[in-house]
Amino acid sequence: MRRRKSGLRDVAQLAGVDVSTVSRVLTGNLQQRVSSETRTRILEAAKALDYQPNALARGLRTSRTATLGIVVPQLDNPVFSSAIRGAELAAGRLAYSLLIAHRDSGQRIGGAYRRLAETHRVDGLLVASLDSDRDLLVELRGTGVPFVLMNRQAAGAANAVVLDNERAARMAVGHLVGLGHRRIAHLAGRLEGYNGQGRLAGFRAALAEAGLDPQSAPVEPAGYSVEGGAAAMQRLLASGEPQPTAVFAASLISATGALGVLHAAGIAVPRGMSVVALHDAPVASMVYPALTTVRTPTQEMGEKAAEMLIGLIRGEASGGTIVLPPDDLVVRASTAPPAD
Amino acid sequence: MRRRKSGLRDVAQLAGVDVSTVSRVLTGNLQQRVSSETRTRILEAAKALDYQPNALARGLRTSRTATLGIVVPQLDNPVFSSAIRGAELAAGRLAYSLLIAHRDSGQRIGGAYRRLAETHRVDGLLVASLDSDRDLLVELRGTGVPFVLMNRQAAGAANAVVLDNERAARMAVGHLVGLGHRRIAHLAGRLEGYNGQGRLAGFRAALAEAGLDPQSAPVEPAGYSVEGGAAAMQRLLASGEPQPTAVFAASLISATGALGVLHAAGIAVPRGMSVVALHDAPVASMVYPALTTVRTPTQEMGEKAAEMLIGLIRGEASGGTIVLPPDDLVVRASTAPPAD
DNA sequence: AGCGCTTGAACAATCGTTTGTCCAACGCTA
DNA sequence: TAGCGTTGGACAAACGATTGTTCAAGCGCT
Repeated sequence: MRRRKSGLRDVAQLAGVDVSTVSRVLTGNLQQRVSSETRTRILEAAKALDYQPNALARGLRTSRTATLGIVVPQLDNPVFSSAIRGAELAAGRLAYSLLIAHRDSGQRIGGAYRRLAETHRVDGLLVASLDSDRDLLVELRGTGVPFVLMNRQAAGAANAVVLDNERAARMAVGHLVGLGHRRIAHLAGRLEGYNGQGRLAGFRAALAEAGLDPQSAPVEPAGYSVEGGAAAMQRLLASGEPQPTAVFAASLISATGALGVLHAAGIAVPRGMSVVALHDAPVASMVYPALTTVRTPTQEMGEKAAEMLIGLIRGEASGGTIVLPPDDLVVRASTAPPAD
Repeated sequence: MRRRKSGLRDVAQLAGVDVSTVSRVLTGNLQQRVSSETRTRILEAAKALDYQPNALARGLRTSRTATLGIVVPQLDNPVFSSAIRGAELAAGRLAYSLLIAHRDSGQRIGGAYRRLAETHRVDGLLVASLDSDRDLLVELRGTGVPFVLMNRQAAGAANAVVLDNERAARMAVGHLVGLGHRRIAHLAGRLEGYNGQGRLAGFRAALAEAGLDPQSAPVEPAGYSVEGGAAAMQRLLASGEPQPTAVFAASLISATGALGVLHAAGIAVPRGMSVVALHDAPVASMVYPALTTVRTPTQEMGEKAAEMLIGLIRGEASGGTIVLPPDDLVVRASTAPPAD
């Protein structure tokens, strides 16, 4: 049952032709003409032997691996797992595979990328690292390997696929305003990062549109972790000012942390505090109360990034930056009109 | 800045030796002796040129790719993302990369595996698919590519790394019994699967140990999804019998679904119903109330599987089945003594 | 001095493809 | 019938590494 793997040579032998002819037929390279008679003979032989091309040999010859490298900061963050899934889908559609780069701790962050790129293991890189390492970009560029940033934008105008953070934030805050909230706080992301800044800007823009003072609205950086969200919510509650009636969290993860603090503080959601978060994922309906969120096309982000990268590799596309608008608002149980 | 990639030839030229000598020095293959003088000369040249071996060429010659393929049913399930992380870690330690196989929908499930294996893209496969496809195993074996099952056990005594489901289940149920519960229900997994069966067995064993009747205890299959957990909990509540005071969920995901139903039904947790789940993950403390869980070594599962696979590939290890005991019980807010 | 042995390194084949070049056979026209 | 353009396919050279084999130099020995 376990027959030896058959190569081009075996097919050629069975069909009674040269390997080069087999190669041309099988790769569909029709620069060179082949009589339809031998073509069918070759195709039959290939099928009979269940021929599978050796990716290594092909890659060596063509210096194309049909493989994309991807490095994500974390696997358990729904944003990234969704983006990976999208990249996987798009790559698969275009006959590419996905290689997950392990970040070799201890070495500098670029190590993993470099090894993949410079050992000819991948044709291009999907970069979703959170580390805003400027040197990484320089180094990446230095390798000459095409790459696309995912969910991250860098100064040097690299190729990237990102979310329209401002619009997403305005969608969320607009919902709160529409419910009648006037004192709205922001559990921000990382304010030195692209996403954090965009969401804060959207938050303020929405307030301004509603005739509220953007500058006096409380903003607490929460990062993108449960703990960060909890700590930020703590700080928010601790600050003496008249408490907000609603909070817009820059990420689903930090929102869940905030929810925990609200429970502990005996503040009912949404009665005592409305909560809306950016990004939707199954966990949004797992928490109590189920969170109202803005759905973002994270999977599409992965797809678009992979497609762009493959386009770049094939020399068909020109790159650039794609900004994806948010999908829609998913109203669940965590938002309601203010109590008073 | 972006210099041409240098190969063995360039190093040889710079060092003034033959490529074969360079190869021997750089791969540490000391069958053939090399004077320490030329050795250092070569090493310096390699460093100066920042030589990186071409993985394709090396793979073609040695028919080793230093790459492991991994197929998981879903990325967003914490069990799998954790296992992937573990596999990634272990693989990285041993200088292997991880290739994520996309399951090409439409083709039979084995398609992805086969392509990877038969095109010489990977040296071995980590199989974590939930699909209990018997044919897959046969086919996998047919390819002659070494593989290790993760979180899954199959009849043919394949190599596998699994959890000790029975012990884990007994740990969970023992906790409930210790709190004084007498009417305990089980939100089971897939009863036709390895994990579901083991957890059910552990559930019953724990009841028997406690002097309770295992056969009369309600068991509702819930699968491993939020919806499945919710539906099972519905059924449990709907069945007229004296309601249980506690429930043991076979998975964290289904437990969150159950929690939602309990909220909707106005049953307070843990006052009206204690809930304990198998598997721990961040989401356990995101839900309300935070779930008491049994921590399972899912990351270690990935590590062990990758290590075993690499051992198999290298011909050093002999495979077999590794059963990992649960870590410990994490008591949070979802369990308490029964109300009455 | 001649012989054999060890040592260190070059030579060359090979892995399985792809692809540029060459060549024989054929049919056509003059 | 000679000349010539097409056609269909074989030949052979890469790609960049690994590894078995060969070979020259140097040494000690008789």
